[in-house]
Amino acid sequence: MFDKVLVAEDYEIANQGIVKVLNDGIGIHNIHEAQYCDDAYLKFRKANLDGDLFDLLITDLSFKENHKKQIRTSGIELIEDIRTIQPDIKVIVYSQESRPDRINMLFEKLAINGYVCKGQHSVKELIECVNGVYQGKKVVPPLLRDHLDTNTIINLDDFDMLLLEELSCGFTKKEIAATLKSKNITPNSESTIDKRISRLFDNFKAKNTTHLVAIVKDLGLL
Amino acid sequence: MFDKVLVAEDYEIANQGIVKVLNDGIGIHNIHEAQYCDDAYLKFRKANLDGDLFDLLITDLSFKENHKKQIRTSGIELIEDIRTIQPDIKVIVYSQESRPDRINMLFEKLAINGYVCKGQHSVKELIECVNGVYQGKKVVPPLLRDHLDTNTIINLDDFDMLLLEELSCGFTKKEIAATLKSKNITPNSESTIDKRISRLFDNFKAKNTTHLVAIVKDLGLL
DNA sequence: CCCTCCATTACGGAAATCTGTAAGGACATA
DNA sequence: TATGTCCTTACAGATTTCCGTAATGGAGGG
Repeated sequence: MFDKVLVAEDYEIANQGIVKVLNDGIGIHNIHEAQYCDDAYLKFRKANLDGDLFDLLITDLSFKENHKKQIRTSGIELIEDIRTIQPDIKVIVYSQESRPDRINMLFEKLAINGYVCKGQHSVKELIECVNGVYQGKKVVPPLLRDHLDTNTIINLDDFDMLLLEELSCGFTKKEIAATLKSKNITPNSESTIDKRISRLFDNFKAKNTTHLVAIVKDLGLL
Repeated sequence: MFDKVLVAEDYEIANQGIVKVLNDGIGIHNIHEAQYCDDAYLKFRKANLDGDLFDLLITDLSFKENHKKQIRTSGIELIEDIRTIQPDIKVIVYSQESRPDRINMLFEKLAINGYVCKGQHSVKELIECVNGVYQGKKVVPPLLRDHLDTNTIINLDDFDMLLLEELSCGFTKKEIAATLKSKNITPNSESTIDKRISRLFDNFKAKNTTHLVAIVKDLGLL
């Protein structure tokens, strides 16, 4: 089994929970903790210099801003940076993210080894994931496995998310178009925005904008 | 120090984290866990019947829905029900909720003994809270201490909540008016509904209906 | 090269939203 | 009783939403 593990997670209680699971559930005791990305990176580099390498990184994706200015603010940057100093490091991401396309991206772009959704039953999932990754497997979360064949995945791209974000802030389509134009983001015509939102209505079976935002909020996508 | 503690929190990892903090940070070892409100309630009743009472309940507020139908779905109901069988039980709420008025409500209506905000530094807060509550203190989170004087509490009645509910389901004001009339709920004119919603705009500083629902969803009121 | 598909864009009209003004009634208070 | 406040209701006008149709243009397949 893995010997030396780093847990990067800004919420202390969750951090402690992961440590406890690794301890009690898997029998890993050489566990180091980091609450900030930069901290995690420094710990990795030090271990590298000392020749006492980590075997596994378990990291969150989002880290709250800190009083001290951090260079890295997301787990993605952390993983990229750590890979430059230790390319073969095994990585498990433990995060709230539930958008299939985004999780997929982690596997494809960052070649992470496992993903565990923060959720009610993450203990079992986490244990299975660590074991699987140790055996060299790629451990995809159940959420993603279910949706692999049934392509009912509502694939929201960044533009859709941007629109939803703006709508939930109470901006009108006219205002959104203006914002997009000022930021040089395309497409940015009112009619395209209109069409896109209509498509989201279809996707989520929403009756109107308000309904759409309510649904998306409930799904935790926003 | 407290001897027997129940931790009610649906997210396993967070649950484990709390247990570890109580263990390592405070030295409490007789800790029981529950992932669902009903489960917590049953454990309390059993302890009560056995005469081996709990000294402290640490509970979350929101619990995700379960495949099994749960009677209680929120920590608030749990606390109310547990108080009926053990009125003097000490209660600490550990939750994401950050709205001062809602937290205040917990202290006033439910007479909870302590509140800890889920956050980056909850370990220290949790330890201090448990210690404070043990000494008979009422432990208010730092967040609330700041806002004690500025009492900008928004008071929503059932009618407001009903409107928000309907809006978030995508019904138009015309439809809502029709529904209210068919259910003999007054007031039910379109104009009053309109006015009420406008008042909610003011209360929540919302720009339009969509914005309003987004805000209210974020606040966890819906 | 042509054809199809799809995204972007424009436009128009019916419906809904948002924001005023205003009138009538309930209720408390001086 | 008179007065002020608040809630309910009505109405009207400007704006926005929602949902069609339609023109344009790029990507990809035959």
